[in-house]
Amino acid sequence: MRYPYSEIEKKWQDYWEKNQIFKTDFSQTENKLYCLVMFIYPSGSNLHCGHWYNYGPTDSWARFKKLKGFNIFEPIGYDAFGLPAENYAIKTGVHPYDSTMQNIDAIREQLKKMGCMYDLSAELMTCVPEYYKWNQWLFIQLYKKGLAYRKKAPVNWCTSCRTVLANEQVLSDGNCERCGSEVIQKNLTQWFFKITDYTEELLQGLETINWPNKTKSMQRNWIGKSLGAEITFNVEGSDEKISVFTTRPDTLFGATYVVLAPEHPLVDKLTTEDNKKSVENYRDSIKSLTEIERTSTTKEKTGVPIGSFAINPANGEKIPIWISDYTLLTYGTGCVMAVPGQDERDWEFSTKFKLPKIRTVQPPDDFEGEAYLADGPAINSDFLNGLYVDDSKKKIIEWLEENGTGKKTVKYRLRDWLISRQRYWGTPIPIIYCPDCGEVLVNEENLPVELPYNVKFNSEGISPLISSEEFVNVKCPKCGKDAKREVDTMDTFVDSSWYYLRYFNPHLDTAPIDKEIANNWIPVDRYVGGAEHSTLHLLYSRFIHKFLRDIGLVNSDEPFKNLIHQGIITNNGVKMSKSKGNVVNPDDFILKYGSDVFRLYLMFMGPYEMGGDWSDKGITGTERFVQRTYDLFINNKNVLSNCELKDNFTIDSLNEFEKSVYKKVNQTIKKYETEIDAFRFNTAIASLMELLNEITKNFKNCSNEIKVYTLSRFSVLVSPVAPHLGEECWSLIGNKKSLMESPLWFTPDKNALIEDTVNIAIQVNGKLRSTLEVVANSEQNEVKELVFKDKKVSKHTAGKEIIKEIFVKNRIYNIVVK
RNA sequence: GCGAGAAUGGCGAAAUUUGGUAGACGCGCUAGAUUUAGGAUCUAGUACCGAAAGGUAUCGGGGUUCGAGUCCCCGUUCUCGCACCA
Repeated sequence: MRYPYSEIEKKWQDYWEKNQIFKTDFSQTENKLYCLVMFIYPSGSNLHCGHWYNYGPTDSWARFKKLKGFNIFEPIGYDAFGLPAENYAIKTGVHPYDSTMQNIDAIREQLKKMGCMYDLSAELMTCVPEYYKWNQWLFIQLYKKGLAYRKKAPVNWCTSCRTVLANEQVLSDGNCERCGSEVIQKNLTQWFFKITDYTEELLQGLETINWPNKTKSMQRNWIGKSLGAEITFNVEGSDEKISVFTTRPDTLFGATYVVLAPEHPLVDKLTTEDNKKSVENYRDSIKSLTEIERTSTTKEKTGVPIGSFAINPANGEKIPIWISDYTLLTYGTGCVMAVPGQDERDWEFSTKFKLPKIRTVQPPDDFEGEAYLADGPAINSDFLNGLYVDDSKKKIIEWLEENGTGKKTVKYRLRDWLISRQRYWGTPIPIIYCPDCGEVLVNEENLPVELPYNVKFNSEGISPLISSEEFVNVKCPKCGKDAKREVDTMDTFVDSSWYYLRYFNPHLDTAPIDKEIANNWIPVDRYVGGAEHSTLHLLYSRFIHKFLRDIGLVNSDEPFKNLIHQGIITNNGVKMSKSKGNVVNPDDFILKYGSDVFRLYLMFMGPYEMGGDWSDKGITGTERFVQRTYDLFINNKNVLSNCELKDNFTIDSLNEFEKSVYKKVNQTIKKYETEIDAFRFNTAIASLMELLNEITKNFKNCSNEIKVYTLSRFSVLVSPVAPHLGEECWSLIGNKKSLMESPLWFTPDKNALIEDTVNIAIQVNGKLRSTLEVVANSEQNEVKELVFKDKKVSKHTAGKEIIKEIFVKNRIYNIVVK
């Protein structure tokens, strides 16, 4: 009989839902396990393979843990604000609220068909006042601590999304992380969250969490800590001082010029009359350049002198001051001391403009390069001469500090998080501008500041909220005069930076978080999601979590204890995307094979963290597995009614077929546990297939008792990776209660794991010549005779001198001959 | 350019933790059985060369070892991340 998957899957989904089996009881905390997947952006293309690949296997892991006795919390929600819905509105006229809600309804139905253990009472969506009210509350708390502020700054502006972006949202090619369009620099007044107050803790905290090394190193890289010194250069004939940051203070004697960022405020003050024109021209020439062009390593260096001179504090030498776009205003002090002898960029620049080069580190004799970056003894450096780089650094810093011309400094690459967006579909920023009082916070009791429904959508780069008079016009909370609301909305990464805390009670209206539950259930025990969020969501969440800790809302330092990234499923080597039209729709497969088969196949494809190229070629493999499993249980329907389920058997009491099955079952349990626990689903499923093959071969010669023993265990093993099938099999053999309702796990019988015979390899000179079956743990002298009796062996040893014999118990017997 | 990871049959992949019979499991393929028929099911086979004995095989080249897919050195290709960060 063909496995009626649609009927059976529906049956169990309804059963689980009706009996609220996946509703978590938060009061039981000693065996709690919070298993979280990154919530869904509800786009019009609904659930795709990537979602399935993220959610299915993770749920299988959680089900395994549930069977093992953990109290699981597995929620799902909707990251419902965002640009795509608004762009869709501009294009089609459908309001973002309407399209989003429609998408959510469709996705909710799809999710049901996956058969995950989601606690539906915990569902949340970020686009409703009930949720975003607390974004505003969070903003107010940050503001009160001085961690939310407004400033005018050069910001990234996406020419297509018509809004500003955080640094993290700009790709390394200078394009928009979201749409791939060009990003340009604009000087605008924007809202920032002061993530930089937590820089050092964000860096140190990485040591305490179990995340992929790569992700941690990406965050380290993004934070970009560098140790060095700040050195002050006097300017000839001026009271102004130039401060430079360098990681190589030891090369100070080799500094032959200083370069300021073209936008640096000192440029106006220090440019001499003669050079005003060329400086202006230079500044104009780089204005039109995009950030990509400016920071491209392949671009030839440009720059002009500004006419004045700095004094090298180490040796009193007069050195020229230049401006060049390779110096960035936003990093360090916006000035560099140029040491051509030890820096490739400076070497290139000084060669082009014929500026002097002085080596201050002695390169080895065979060194043929230009700038020498490696270690060596100092030269041309007065009191540093002879010292190697590390010692030299220490000594010059001491000297600088004694002379008051510099100090040891730490710099970070991390910038504050720009959170304002000139768009509609996000959380309104709870700020009111009053002509008299200036920038005023909305009172907490007046939250939420609700998004008005009726606005004019535009692609002009102005927040649509400005078109809603009832929204914009407001009385000042301080003085009562006419005032205007902030019309920008928050970056949606604010929404996702704390959603995992809201799941415990998404409808709570007195606080953002149910503290009592959260304190027992946080951190998240396992977080699974895409690696593309390494420096965005995952960094922001860590920051917000630490802030919430500091204001007493959570009692832990890190939100996500364990993190795993699922791999990417590509189609013909390219990432699936709607725009490329190469998206594989899971619904077709669910219809054709059922959700269990599809889930199994995704897991069986290969290592979870590797992903891979999509092909449905092998899906018949998992389809057959499901069918054969079903047939097996149909053929043994109600075996439980004939005999009891026994704990264990004495191996000697079994016939050879039973023995073989009995051993295989127990070996499989052991193997399977290890594999699932480590997210190695492919090998876990392979072990189940091996077990099924064993059963198929030997079951007809087994007693009912052994059958019951085996089938009970087999259905429990199947249940995490094919949840509907598992329940069905469990019930087919005669169990009354659902597996998920009363979870259980079988521990393997240790005696069954011991092999009584083993095959050992016999090698001559390291080459395999024969194999030999011997009693397990046989000693060399017990095996030796048999080995030398073997004709295949004697053929290769005949007439040769035996030099050595190597014996490794239960593994090999290697004879070395000459 | 810098950093990290990877490379195994016709294909997806095991074995890498601990150096010890390479290719588990699955797809595909071949042959046979069964069926009115099947893209259904079952049985057997399937790394390559060879009739066999045997030989050759884990990206290429060296090395350590009785023994290397696994450890070390050099190189190639691919993927990912960073990229004038001073």
